[in-house]
Amino acid sequence: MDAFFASIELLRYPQLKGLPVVIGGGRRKVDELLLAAEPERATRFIPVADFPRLLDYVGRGVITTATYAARQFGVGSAMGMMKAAKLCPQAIVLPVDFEEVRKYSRLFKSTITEIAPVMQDRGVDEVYIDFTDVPGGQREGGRVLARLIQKAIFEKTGLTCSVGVAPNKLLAKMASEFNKPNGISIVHAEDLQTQIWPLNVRKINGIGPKAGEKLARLHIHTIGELAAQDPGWLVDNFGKATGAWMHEAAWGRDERPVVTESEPVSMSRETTFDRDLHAVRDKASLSAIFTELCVKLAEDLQRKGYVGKTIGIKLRYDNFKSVTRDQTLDSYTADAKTIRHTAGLCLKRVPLELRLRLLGVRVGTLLKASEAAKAQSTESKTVSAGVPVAQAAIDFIATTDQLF
DNA sequence: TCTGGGGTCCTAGGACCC
DNA sequence: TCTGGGGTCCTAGGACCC
Repeated sequence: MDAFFASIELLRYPQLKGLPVVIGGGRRKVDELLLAAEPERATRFIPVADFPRLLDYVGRGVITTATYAARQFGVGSAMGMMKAAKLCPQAIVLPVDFEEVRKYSRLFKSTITEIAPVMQDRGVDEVYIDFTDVPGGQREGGRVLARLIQKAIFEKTGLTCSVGVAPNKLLAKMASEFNKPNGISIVHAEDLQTQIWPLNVRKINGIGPKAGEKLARLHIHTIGELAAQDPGWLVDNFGKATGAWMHEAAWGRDERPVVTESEPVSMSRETTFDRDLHAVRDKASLSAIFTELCVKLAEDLQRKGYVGKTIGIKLRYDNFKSVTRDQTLDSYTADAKTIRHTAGLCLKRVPLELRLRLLGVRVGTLLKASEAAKAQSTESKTVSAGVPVAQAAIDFIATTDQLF
């Protein structure tokens, strides 16, 4: 399989590109941030010097993305606003416009599927593509097609994207990192030792902070060092599945297909409060937020046509420790009241002495609403046809009895 | 001055059934 | 009175990703 991994840069507004700009901060506290919600217009009227600075930012947000000029200062995605302000106080801060992001994300993906239909969604700004069967997909090892897609995306969105081409998804994703933000990198199986092995193990998609740290403690830093380990030893240290997978990954082996369609497993809504709340002292506001989350979640489910039967809550204490509780119902639901009631029962099973910073509600074990309706009617048929079912069971027992 | 929101997948123990 | 395996479902937590 030949895979393609493409990711786009969601930062628009070329006039800001050379400046240290960060985007993020769900809870804006600086008034000017609102003004800056339309930077294209704003830059025409407001001198760049007057843009809101990270320095003035107060709140609990994190950074969604940053220009390369800002990244020079060590500022990056998922970093707390306050930490970023320390590193680069002069950076301009802009709010996220989620609607706009989704719009560009859809455009990015539809542009790709028009050229190469076998595409796997990997979030707003990333996709895998299998172009084995795309006409001309093999020319120059995929470079021709990659250029074509890159050009089409730029024409439709004005956004640049980086592309990696390799024999599988694992390597394609790594390759896409080589030439950011607007490059094309091709990695062949033979390039494993020269291009992949010198990289840090953390570059493998799936080795995160914890596994990276543990590997470092075991004196394994590069992918090459990981590849040199005995698989059995890796299994002993990381468990059967992870150990074996690590070994395969280090050798650039990955058989996962590009999956074009998948059903969601769960949906959730959560929120971090502006200030930590106490279950007793802030009962009223907490309860209102709780209900609101359930209502929004029910709307999400209904809008997308899903029902679920495992209702759960998540909360995070002021010490950042999280707990979850869930309960599985007998039947599927997308009803706000049912969700609220069941989530309420879950909440009662959790210690509430510490103050809370986050509350979330989740519905899992999802089923398409249409399929649930079908299952429901078959189930009632089974129930109404209860006698024949019981009869069949008895008959079967009778037959097995005869075996002994 | 701490650390968003939306997901997926894995593990592990216990209940329950055969 | 002690004791198999195997399978599935439920629950809680945690790692990881975008």
